[in-house]
Amino acid sequence: MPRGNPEPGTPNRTMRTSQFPLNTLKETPADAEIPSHRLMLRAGMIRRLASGLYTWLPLGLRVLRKVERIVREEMDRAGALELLMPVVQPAELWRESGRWEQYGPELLRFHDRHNREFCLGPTHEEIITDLARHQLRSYRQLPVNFYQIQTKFRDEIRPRFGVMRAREFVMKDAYSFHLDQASLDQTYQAMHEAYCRIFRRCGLAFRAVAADTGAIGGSASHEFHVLADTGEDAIAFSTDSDYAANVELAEALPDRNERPEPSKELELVDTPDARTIAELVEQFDIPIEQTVKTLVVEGADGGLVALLVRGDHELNEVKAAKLPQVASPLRFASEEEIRAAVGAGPGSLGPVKLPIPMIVDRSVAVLADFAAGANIDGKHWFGINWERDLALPEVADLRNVVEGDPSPDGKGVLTIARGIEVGHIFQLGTKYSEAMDATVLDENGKAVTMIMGCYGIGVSRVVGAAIEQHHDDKGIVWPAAIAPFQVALLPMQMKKSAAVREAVERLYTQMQAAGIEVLLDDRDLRPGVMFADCELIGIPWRVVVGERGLKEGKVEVRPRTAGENEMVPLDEVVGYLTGELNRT
RNA sequence: CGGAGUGUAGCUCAGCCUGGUAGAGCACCGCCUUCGGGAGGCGGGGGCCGGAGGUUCGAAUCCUCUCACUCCGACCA
Repeated sequence: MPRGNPEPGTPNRTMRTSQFPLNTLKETPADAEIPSHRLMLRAGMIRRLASGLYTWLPLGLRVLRKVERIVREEMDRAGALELLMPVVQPAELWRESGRWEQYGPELLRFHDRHNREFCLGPTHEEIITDLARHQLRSYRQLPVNFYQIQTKFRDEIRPRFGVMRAREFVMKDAYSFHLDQASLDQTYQAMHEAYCRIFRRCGLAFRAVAADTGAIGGSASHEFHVLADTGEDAIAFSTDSDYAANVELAEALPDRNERPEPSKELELVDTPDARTIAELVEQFDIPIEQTVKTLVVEGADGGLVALLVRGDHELNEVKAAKLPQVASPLRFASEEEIRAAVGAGPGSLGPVKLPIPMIVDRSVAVLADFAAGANIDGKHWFGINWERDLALPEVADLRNVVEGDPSPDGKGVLTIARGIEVGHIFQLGTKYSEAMDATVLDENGKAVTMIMGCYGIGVSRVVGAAIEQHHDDKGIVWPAAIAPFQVALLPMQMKKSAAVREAVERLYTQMQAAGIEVLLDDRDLRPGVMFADCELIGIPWRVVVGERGLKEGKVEVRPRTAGENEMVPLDEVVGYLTGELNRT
């Protein structure tokens, strides 16, 4: 068994710092932006090799392996079967699914010595579907759920935040095969539950949210987000129900049902210095909620389409691109195109006499007496009212939800939080099985295309997300289940004191025997250095052995989360710790 | 790929403007001293100053090109 093997239950669960170098850094590496990246570098968990490529050092690997272990246990418990597929994948399978052409430069492609085309796997739908069509012949073999924990490569445009958005990363991906939708629903639900168990066991505060199905395609989809301020995604929650959705998807309702009656006259105003909503609001003292901005995008027919949202709202590009009138992917019109079609620049657009088709957001449809551009440079209309001044065009949900919006399920209002996406489950349907002709024979001997689900967890990202959520000014505060060690054993002046030496060695042996993962700091350094390192790397429990306490037959025990020591008699330490560790 | 910026010791950075042959702190090695919150002293190892070309008697420093990396935008576990 190699030294440093991090799998609990093996003989090498313990370690001495003299044999387990802690490459801690006092100073913060200049280019690390977020706490997890900084702390992983400072704690000596990872080292960057090139952009988006990291070596996991022994300390970091112990954490990664613990997360993997939890994932594996819960996948197994949920009835999934582990396998392992190659990282290198032949182009022909990707051509069969159509993704060789669809997938952008994120797919790293290359040739082998025979000039055959390959790619590094960013995901494994093609490979698993190919496997399934060869291995699965009968409906009797269904349903089945295969998973692997393996390295993925995605040639990200901009890798950042350390392991949170690396190009090479560890992912758990699972793929299930079914005869019918009911069976898929069942496995999907089982995976949903398994994911909740996994993230709960990892000690993370998380939420499962309804999500967009994105490029992978399919019907139902949920994302699992670890809640943290540095998260890249925005998630909307209801205050009064369990509604939760990615802001990309969350339905935006108007904040009232009725449009008020007009109370102002329509008025053409000179606004030479107002090219943006902010300037208009500032210069004319209009509430921003009473303004409308007009965004022009490419239409599905190649013409232009205007999308109108309230001045204080943001266009949701995912929603916009899904409209039948709008080209997908979404493309904003250039200033030249707008001038050619409207005769005014982008700062002076509005619904009145707009010569191109328009779609208005629900919140715009219930406005009265609002202000918008006049489609003449330097002029705005104030006091615009639908139906009185112009007909109400088509209404759609076009915007991002904001804090305080009514919840789409009618219960409560929305709050917005930041999240880190650590898991994503999809119902794929027959997208891949149909393209690649993956069928089984049903009970009538007829070939039926299998229905698929897929389920991913960013295992290496979970490590980063855990730190984002659990750190303080001294360093990492690991949730017990994924800490690299459970206990740090720190002798004070070990060289000088035979009593300390003796006591610490005895404790070390006892802890090993009790199955506690302990790191003995036998470097004979000054106490401050040991304390600082121990806090930086975030070990949940610290046991300090010094002359001071030994005089009374006691040692100091302190959890990483507390500032106070507990004095525990020498012969009770192991029992005390075992009790505490079993509680979590 | 567009925009901004940075490349000097393992890490954090100074030196560059105004060319004269390489520095500090931390880390590392040795000795001494110290020892309950990242001590102090003395000594030491470590850098083709990202690379190539040019200007010059002389280039980390000035010029050109190149490469790498970081940050800001669209993707995703």
